[in-house]
Amino acid sequence: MATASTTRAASAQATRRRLLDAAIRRFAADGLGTSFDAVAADAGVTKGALYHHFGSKDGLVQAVYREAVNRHAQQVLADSAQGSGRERLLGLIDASARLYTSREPFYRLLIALHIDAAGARPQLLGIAERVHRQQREHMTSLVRAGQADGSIRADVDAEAVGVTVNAALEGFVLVHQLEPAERQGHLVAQFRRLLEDLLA
Amino acid sequence: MATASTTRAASAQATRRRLLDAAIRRFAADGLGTSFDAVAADAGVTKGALYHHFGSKDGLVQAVYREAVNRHAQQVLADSAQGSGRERLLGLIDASARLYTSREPFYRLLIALHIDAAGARPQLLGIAERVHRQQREHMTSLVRAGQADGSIRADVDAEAVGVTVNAALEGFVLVHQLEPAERQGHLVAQFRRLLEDLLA
Amino acid sequence: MATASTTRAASAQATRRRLLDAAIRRFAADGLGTSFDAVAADAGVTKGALYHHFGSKDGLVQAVYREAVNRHAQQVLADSAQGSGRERLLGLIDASARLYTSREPFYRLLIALHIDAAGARPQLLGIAERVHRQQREHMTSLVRAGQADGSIRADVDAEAVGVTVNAALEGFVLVHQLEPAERQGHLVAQFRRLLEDLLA
Amino acid sequence: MATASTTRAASAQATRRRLLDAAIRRFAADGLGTSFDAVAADAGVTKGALYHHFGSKDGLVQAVYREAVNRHAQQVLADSAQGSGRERLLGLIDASARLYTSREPFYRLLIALHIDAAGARPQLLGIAERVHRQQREHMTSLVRAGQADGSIRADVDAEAVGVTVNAALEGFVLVHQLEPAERQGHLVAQFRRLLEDLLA
DNA sequence: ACCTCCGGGACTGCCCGTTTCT
DNA sequence: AGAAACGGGCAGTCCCGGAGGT
Repeated sequence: MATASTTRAASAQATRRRLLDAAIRRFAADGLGTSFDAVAADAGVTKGALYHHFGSKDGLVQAVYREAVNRHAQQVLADSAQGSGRERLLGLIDASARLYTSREPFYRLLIALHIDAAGARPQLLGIAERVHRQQREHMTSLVRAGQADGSIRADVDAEAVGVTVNAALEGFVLVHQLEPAERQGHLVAQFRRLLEDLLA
Repeated sequence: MATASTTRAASAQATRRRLLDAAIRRFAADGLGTSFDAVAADAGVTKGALYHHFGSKDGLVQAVYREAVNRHAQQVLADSAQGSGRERLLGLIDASARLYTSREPFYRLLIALHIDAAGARPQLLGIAERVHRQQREHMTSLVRAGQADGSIRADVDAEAVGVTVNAALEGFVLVHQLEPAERQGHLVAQFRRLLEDLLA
Repeated sequence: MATASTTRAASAQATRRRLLDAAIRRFAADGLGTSFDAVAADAGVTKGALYHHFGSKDGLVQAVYREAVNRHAQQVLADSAQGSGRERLLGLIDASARLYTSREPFYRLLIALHIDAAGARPQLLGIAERVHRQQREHMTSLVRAGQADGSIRADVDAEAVGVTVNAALEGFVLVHQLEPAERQGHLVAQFRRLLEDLLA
Repeated sequence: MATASTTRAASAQATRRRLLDAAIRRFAADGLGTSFDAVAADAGVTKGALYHHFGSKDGLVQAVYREAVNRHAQQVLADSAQGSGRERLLGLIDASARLYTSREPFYRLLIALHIDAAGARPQLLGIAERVHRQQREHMTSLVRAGQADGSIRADVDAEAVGVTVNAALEGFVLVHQLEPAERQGHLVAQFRRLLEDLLA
């Protein structure tokens, strides 16, 4: 009855989630080229299930992308939840920098997805644009909040700052992959100081 | 004599170059996944020649990476050849930004190679590290030159500036792929202004 | 029901059998180097099916080896099914000699597999050892049966005889490939006479 | 002049010999499938030289076969050089058994070549037949010598014995590859005893 | 509705034996 | 004798669909 159909649906959702988790883990570890079979095997089901839930490889990649950006967003939003607008903006920057430069496989995957969205996988472009717009708007709103509560000076263009910070932030992501670990604090510190000068 | 013994070697080099050019073109257009055969066909030879010159797909990718960074380096070096240290530094920044944000396939390829070097293709790491070190050192030397000729103020840490600029620059590369074209001038302009404030 | 549940599995088994038969035929005709595609084409399916059932070329070769030895065993066992222990032993010898020296492609394949098991294909060693042990034990048991029913004299070591006969038998296999056909009867006859003297 | 051309020819012969040695070593180690390049590299020359000397892969295999049988013949002939005809015959048997069952790579190669001659490489058949005929005739001649000097009884058919012994001998070769080492002495001992009974 | 089994094609990188030019 | 290029072929494997089972 209701129970039966709920149970079934729940188990299906569980399978879907296991597949998604497995895909993220595998993609993060071995790159987006990882085979369907490997992902399915990791999740303990067969390729058929994958195909059933995501339709195609591309469908899976898109679902992974959505899931990954959500995961990241939850992380950084938690770190910019309180304080003045200025504090929340800087908190978000610090959190982003820390996570992206963590060199964790998950973040390598996220970066690769961003890149592919702009290159080899146009199907991801829609997602990418939405994500980046939301991120920019969130930053801009933080700047505005800071200007409203007086923690950020009023004569800067809030949107311009949002855009710039967002860009520079993602910028560091790329280079950090190629820099020795001890340099990284240095880099972000430089950037943060410039920014504080700008906002004060 | 010299001609005779040179001829074969020269023709071999010509073939190698044609293969490299074809690979860059194909990789830029269709991604690094492009097949051996396609590249060889574009160059007008067979897979055998490709295998002869580069040994493996990976060998080809490495050669392409080396060639691509060299090509890029020549481009930007030409744009920072004259003027004061400050002018040369800013010239180099402008040239880099212009090229990377050109959205030309060649630069999408170069970016993808940088990413892969930090992720799925560890064989490229050696090349990547060397390239980035040279770039940083070149920037630092420009800052020092500027300090020597008085065009850059003396109380900044030349190396820190080199590192930061280099990082931010490559940073913009990533985001620009995902931003509408009209935003891009804006972004770089913001960054350039910050930098000029810093150096003046 | 039973039919339904059997259908899929049965058709898969049928495919597997067709592939195995085709592989034996091809391998016998063209050597173990025969391509995957050729085997699959002979069986009327694609490489996908082959890969699905046997995993790899090596898996196929192993399956072929197992199947071939089973096929041979059934042949010779039928020829040593009745009579005194002595008659059954000699019957088995005659059958083996006749089959191996038949120069039929199937037996050339079987010999090649035996050889490869001892050389270039160590993966087959396990199968080979099991097969040879079973064969030896079967022979030994026939000798013992003969000693029990009085058709073989009691003062010989049953196991030693089993081993020797088995060895000599397989030995003839090799040489017969290189001898003109009219010699072959001669050779086995010599051996058989020696053996009868030994057992009487 | 003469010296010059002799030197040249000598160095060519040296190259040929190095290639042959390398081929035997490689073939023995890795099977007949070993590539031209590997052999050439082992000999310190390029494929061109190999092709120059042997014309084709097949030519190389044939040359290897000839060289290998010669090498083996020299070994066993040395061990049957003195004594009565009977002693020389048994010496030859012992030497053959010892060498073939040595499991040395060289003998695995020799066996594989014999097999291929009867199967996948008909080009070797001519060589194989010649070799086996010579071997048989040599054995037969030893039997006749034994009959002449009284060490072998006169009422056996010399040729039949030669053929049988030769066959059984090569027979053991095959099985020995698949038997545990401690069995092997047993097997040959059984055979040798039967033979001595026959000849006495 | 969810999932498994079986199979289909297509493709790719690798490598190999050979010829040609010098 | 070497260096370069050729062209063919093969194993592996990948993504995907459809028939069936539960």
